Amino acid sequence: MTQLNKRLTAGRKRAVSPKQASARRAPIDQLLDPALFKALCDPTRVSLLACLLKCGRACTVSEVAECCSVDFSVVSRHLAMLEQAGALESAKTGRTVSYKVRRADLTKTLRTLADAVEGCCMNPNDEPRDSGTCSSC
Amino acid sequence: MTQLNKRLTAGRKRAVSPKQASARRAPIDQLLDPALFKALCDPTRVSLLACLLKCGRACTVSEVAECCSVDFSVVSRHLAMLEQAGALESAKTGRTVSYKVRRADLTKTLRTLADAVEGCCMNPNDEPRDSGTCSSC
DNA sequence: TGTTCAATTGCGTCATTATGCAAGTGTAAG
DNA sequence: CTTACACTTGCATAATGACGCAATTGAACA
Repeated sequence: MTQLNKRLTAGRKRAVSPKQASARRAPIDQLLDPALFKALCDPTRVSLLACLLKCGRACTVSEVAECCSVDFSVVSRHLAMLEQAGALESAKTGRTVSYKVRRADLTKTLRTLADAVEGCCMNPNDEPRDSGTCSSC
Repeated sequence: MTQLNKRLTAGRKRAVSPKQASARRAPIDQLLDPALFKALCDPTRVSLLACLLKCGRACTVSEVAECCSVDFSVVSRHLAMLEQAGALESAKTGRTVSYKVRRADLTKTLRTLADAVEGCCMNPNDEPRDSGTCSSC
């Protein structure tokens, strides 16, 4: 360790335990909410999302159902679940329902999460932080 | 639609079907791999990841196990799964194993995915793209 | 060599979830 | 009003996954 680093870390409590760290509330706790990941962890749902992304427009349930081999009702449920998770939005016209990707929101969510992961309790010298003075969290 | 937009979209095949779109290979197909999401969709695993993030250093399995109420063996399995998914890395010294977050890689993965979601088959006028000329995919 | 400790792995159980079929809901058209 | 269509929902089944306990591995130490 360099003299500079020694000076920077002087006076800190060292080696905060994971137990202490997890008791601390941080933005990452909200952003790592499993709800979106739960929606994206199923291969069928992911393929439906990719289909809608690549199609680049709003599509009806019937159209999307042609993209994969599962039952129509399963597609309907998956799309509803993706909407619930905030990845899609729907619009009903007559008896048809169209889904499209909430592109901007999804992008923002991912970027915000990336920022939080990058910055959470980050220490340029890779040293443990105090339990109370973590400025980035 | 403005005259300019009419000119820009002239000669395009319109309204590509989701079936056609999903047949097209795009970067988003690789980036939306469910493996990472599968690792992040469980509340216990997410809390372990958040714990390691907030702790800001490498932690042993025993230390992390103190953060949550599940069995030690469960924590061991969860950490191994997070490592397999690319979110953590481990280092063995003697009989203890330390895990820490692969912060840079995780951040990059999320940002790359965000970029792909944002740009995939994006059309400023929200019109469908050709099936063969999607420059951003 | 035998003991202790950290961690992993095997296995049974319980809960969750994905799926398909069938029935139901709501809207448009004849 | 009746029919046809797009979609949703109820329900049973099968697959997946989380969990705890116990046994095992592997390393340090007396």
